[in-house]
Amino acid sequence: MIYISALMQSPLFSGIESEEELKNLLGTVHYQVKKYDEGEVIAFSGDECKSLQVLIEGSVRGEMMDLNGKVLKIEDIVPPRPLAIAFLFGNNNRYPVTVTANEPTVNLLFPKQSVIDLMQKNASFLTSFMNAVSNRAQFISGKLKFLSFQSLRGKIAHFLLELDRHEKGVVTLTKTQEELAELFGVARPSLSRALRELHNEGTIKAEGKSIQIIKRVVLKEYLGK
Amino acid sequence: MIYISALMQSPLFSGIESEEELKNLLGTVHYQVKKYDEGEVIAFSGDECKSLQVLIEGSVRGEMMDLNGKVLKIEDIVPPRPLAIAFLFGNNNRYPVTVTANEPTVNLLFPKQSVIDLMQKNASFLTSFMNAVSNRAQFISGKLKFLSFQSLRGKIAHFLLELDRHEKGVVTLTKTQEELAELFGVARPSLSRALRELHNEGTIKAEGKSIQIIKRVVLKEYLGK
DNA sequence: CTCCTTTTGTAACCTATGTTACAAATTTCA
DNA sequence: TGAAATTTGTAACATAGGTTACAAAAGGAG
Repeated sequence: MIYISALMQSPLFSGIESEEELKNLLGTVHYQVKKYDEGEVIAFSGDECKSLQVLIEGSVRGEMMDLNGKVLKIEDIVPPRPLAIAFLFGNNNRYPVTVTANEPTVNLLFPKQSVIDLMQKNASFLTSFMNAVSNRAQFISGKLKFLSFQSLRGKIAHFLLELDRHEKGVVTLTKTQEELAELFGVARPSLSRALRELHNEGTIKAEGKSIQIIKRVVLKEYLGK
Repeated sequence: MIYISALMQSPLFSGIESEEELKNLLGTVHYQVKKYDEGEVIAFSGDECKSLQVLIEGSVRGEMMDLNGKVLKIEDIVPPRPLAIAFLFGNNNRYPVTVTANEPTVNLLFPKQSVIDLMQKNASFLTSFMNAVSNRAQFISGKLKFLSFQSLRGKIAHFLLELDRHEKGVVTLTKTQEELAELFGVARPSLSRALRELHNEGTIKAEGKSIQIIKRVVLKEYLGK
């Protein structure tokens, strides 16, 4: 039961006091362990969402794609997060994104009925679940705001300032430009160009993966633009 | 108790069998009636969401706005829908949109604790609530897809085909171009131009508020573009 | 019916971002 | 360490959509 300790870390089970209690609770419902290889698709966008999957090991990504194959990366998901938790209930319970394993991945799969059972048996799981669903709505809502308002410079500013919350002045990118561009929903050369321009204007100092924020004020002005 | 019959229509209370039962249930929790004038702001984007508001009468709109005042209309809300139901719980429970009354509006306000009480006292309310929150997440997710993928033509195609689900071939717009443009997140003249172009190309026949779909196939090709 | 307001059509011009293509730099890994 | 693969920089050009401005048309109120 290697996954018990992983589950204990999950906000979904945060109200559970001990591993013992969790084991007992899980003992009362059906669930199974699923493994995926790197690159394997866990769910296609549009698939019906019949069970709750909780990531235990590995990592996955969620991407929206349109009919022409253009991709918008929504997020990376790492343990012990649940997948598509806001799409298990409701009237259109289909995956909004295609979920793909970034690496060998293990997750626990709870059929919808098991989730209902868990909610009925354990009030704290219920509230955790409600919070988790709400959090997802809030995340998506933020994403919507981010994507629909900001110019590319705005997105870059948002991203950099977020990464540099503690105002150290230097951030190190962990993603490639290609990945960032996908996250921003723009073409890669456009991102590259925008970074170059910001650099040339002296707002940032971009050297490879390391970006120094020179004029924070200017950057802040781009927020919401 | 004029609002009882309104509440009975709400999916939130769909599990309640009779008005009698609903009255009894409501009798056990705190709530209040609130009235708003036309144009009055019910909640500003960013305000903390401390209670569940259920629209009883009138209508409101939810709009996101950025720092420069650019507005993206998210939706109109009419009775008996709840407001911001996905933002009552979770870690960032703030209104994602500014909610404004379109006309004189009445709603019921249930403090968060009352909602919790209702959920505990009535299992069907609980599941309805969970479904409602999930539905909101799904709505926002759809909005995200719509806004982040489609070109203006794609949005128009999506919109027209949606309005003409039954393939009558002719749809009548109930919104002004200004409103539509806001919904699509584009400038009004851009929308006007795009409609004109589609008209000139013979894909649609636009005459004032009436739009006839001439080449459905062509329109469908724009979906997802 | 007529004046006023709102909505729509349209044009000229601007700008941000996309597209394509290729070379330079960097990373990976055999 | 060296070859192959990936990532980045950059340029030329294309295009969708934004901005501004104004006139025509439509809708309402008196």
